[in-house]
Amino acid sequence: MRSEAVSKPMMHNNDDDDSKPLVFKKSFVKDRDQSHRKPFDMSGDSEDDTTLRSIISIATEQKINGNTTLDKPSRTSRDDESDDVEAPISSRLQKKKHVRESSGNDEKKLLVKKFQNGSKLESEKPKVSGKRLLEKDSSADQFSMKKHKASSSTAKQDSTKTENLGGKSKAVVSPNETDDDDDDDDVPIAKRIKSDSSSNNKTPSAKPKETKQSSTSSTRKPKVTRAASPPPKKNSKRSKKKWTTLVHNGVTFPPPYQPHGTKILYKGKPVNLSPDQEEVATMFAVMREREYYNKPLFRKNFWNDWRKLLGKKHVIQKLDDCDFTPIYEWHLEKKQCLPFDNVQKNKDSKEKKQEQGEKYMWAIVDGVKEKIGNFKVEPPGLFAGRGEHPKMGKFKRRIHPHDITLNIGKDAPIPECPIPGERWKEVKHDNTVTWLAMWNDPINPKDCKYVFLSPSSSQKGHSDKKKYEKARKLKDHIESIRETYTKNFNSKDVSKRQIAVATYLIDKLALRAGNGKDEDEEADTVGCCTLKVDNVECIHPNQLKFDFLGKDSIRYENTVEVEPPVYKAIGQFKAGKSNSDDLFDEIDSRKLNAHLNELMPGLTAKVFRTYNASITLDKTLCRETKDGGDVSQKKLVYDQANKEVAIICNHQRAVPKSHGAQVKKLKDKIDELKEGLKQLKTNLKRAKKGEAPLEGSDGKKTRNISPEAWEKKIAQQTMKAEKMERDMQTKEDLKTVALGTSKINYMDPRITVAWCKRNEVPIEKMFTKTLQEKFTWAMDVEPDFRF
DNA sequence: AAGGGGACTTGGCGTCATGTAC
DNA sequence: GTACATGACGCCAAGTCCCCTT
Repeated sequence: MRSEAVSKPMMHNNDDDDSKPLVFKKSFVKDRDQSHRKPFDMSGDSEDDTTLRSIISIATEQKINGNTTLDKPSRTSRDDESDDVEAPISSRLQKKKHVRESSGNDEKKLLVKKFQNGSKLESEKPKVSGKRLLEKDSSADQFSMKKHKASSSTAKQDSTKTENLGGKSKAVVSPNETDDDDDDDDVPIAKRIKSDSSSNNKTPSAKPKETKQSSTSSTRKPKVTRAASPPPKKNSKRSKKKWTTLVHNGVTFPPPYQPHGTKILYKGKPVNLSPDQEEVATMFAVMREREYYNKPLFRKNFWNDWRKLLGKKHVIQKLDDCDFTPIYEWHLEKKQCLPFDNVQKNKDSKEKKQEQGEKYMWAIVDGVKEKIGNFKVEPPGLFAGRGEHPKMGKFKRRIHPHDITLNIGKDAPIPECPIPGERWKEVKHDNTVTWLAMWNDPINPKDCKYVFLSPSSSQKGHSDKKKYEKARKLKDHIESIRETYTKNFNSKDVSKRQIAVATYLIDKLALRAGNGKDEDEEADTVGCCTLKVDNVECIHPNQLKFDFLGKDSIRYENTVEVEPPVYKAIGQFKAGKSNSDDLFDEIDSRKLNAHLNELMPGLTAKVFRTYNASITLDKTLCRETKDGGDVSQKKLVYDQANKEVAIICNHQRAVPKSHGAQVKKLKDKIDELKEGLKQLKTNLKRAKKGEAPLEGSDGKKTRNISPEAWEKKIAQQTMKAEKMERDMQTKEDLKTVALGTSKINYMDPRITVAWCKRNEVPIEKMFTKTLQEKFTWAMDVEPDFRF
């Protein structure tokens, strides 16, 4: 079942077409769920026209832009542009003066103490946006990356404090600023840590660790890695210091399993199960409505694991003879009951839970309170991989404290293990990494699961910003990179030619790099470097048809016209191979990235996705936004641009369950309106002739009004119907397109913020609360910012 | 130079919360 | 106030890319 993906060949001028990936008619179909996923239809003529037009005009703009970038000051090759270079320096300097200290000891002591006690720090300070402490009055002027101190009283006083370390007196800035450059390197890390720890040692809350730990387990202690961190490697990115002090309370665990005692039927007879067996049976039973439930592989893997729990001699010998209905019904009932009688109870328990979670939700990183992303360890369950995952249905066992490695400041108190009698696997103090806790994935023990700070943290914000700065840097190199690969399309060296063509595809189609994968352990998906011969079809004279499963088993289906040398090269790469052979047999993502790194330091394949997404948004917005118009019209322009980006990146979603019903509803309403219009028009005619209006369909008498009044009514109705039709069209357009992913990961938020400022659109119309928090660093961008 | 492991970003989906129409 | 639609967000899977080892 393959959807139509025949695209109109697009004639594009190579020289001009350097700003945007080739996006042609693309069928958006998920392979794994084709039954209800219809092709994403861009075939509406108007749609095609827009796309065509937009590409042409973007291409034109790109030329202009190519020039405008020249007026940027030239930069050193160092990473130093990542700090607000785009904003007027004068405006920044003042803000930066308000830097974060690292010597406000009294304050820190207080903070850690309160934190350990689980008291809510917010209570000390007016709360903004629920969690982060922002000073309303002054913060607007502050350095965008800066977070406010978790404790308020001294924040202002220490704002210009300097630190004297290693004989050097310098303003101490947040780690976000320091770890970008190598300033830290002048001061031995050990020295810095020492200096910090000496202050922390006095922290009243830093109780003796032994006491803390032994409170739950008297003799055994977790392995505590006392070494500051792995031996720091010179010039190694990974060895860069990510924090100086780190305090947190560890992680929480899901509650133990509560047996419900409902019995499944085996060959019609109830069967007793132990709590362990019942727990896993319940996981399976409640999945009845999911697609997985009937997949043979899912059932096979489940049965394998469940059977281990049942034991070979158990009365249950065959999964197909089991009837899980009683448990399923018990589950439904439980779910249904909740909203009715337990509204209040539910609320209460929720609040209670939140309060308990509060303690674990925050970390203090270099004296700043930051939200943690996922402090709850994953509950046990049945593994649900994406696509045809070989491990689907396997039982994912419960995670215990002895699976968990904590990473925490050397001088922070070691969090108490929340489960009495158990202990952490290990406690590390590695400040070259950002994770707070880690465990091995039970499904794939080689894999690790991490607890990180939330996206709203300055740590994450900082790396986010760096990512976009790197993508912006690509602007300055893209021309020569394109020249290079174009030249190499004809290289006699096959490797070189493959690198050139692969780079071209990554640039033009925003493909992912495509790392090698373990065939037995993972679903069979590919990226650029791992494309198979039969994923690309050559269509004479110079079109390529791509059809493969990408990340998350999302199907990528696209037919594009390419330059003749690329067409020829692909033909050569395919020649003499079988369908399942690698198209690019000479290269892999490492080689490709090594090559890219030579063209621009730090350049990797994924930067092209960021670059293409952001530049497309920027250009489309600038081109399409008209002066005037209300906010909702502006938003429509934005959403269209967003959609364009999502299509470039192939961000799809399943058609919403109720989509059909909703469209039908809208259609019915439109029909109704049209029917009403007919009647209105009749009445208008009658009114003009001086006749009384006809009776309404409900038999009621209709008020006699003037022809002008009828006309007004008709105009109103028509508008309403047109709006509904537009809504329906939008709904249909977007039914398989996921806008969120590109907004969260690919489009430089400064483009959006600047656009909002220029067009007087409130930022909350474009970014949810969470996104605004994630993008704090982008909020004070100048209105004239261009990507 | 190749492979493995570690750390971090990206991604779709389900569920819960909130908004809106009636 | 209720029912439904929509949007937000948490969850956790699945990528990318880097460093280290062999």
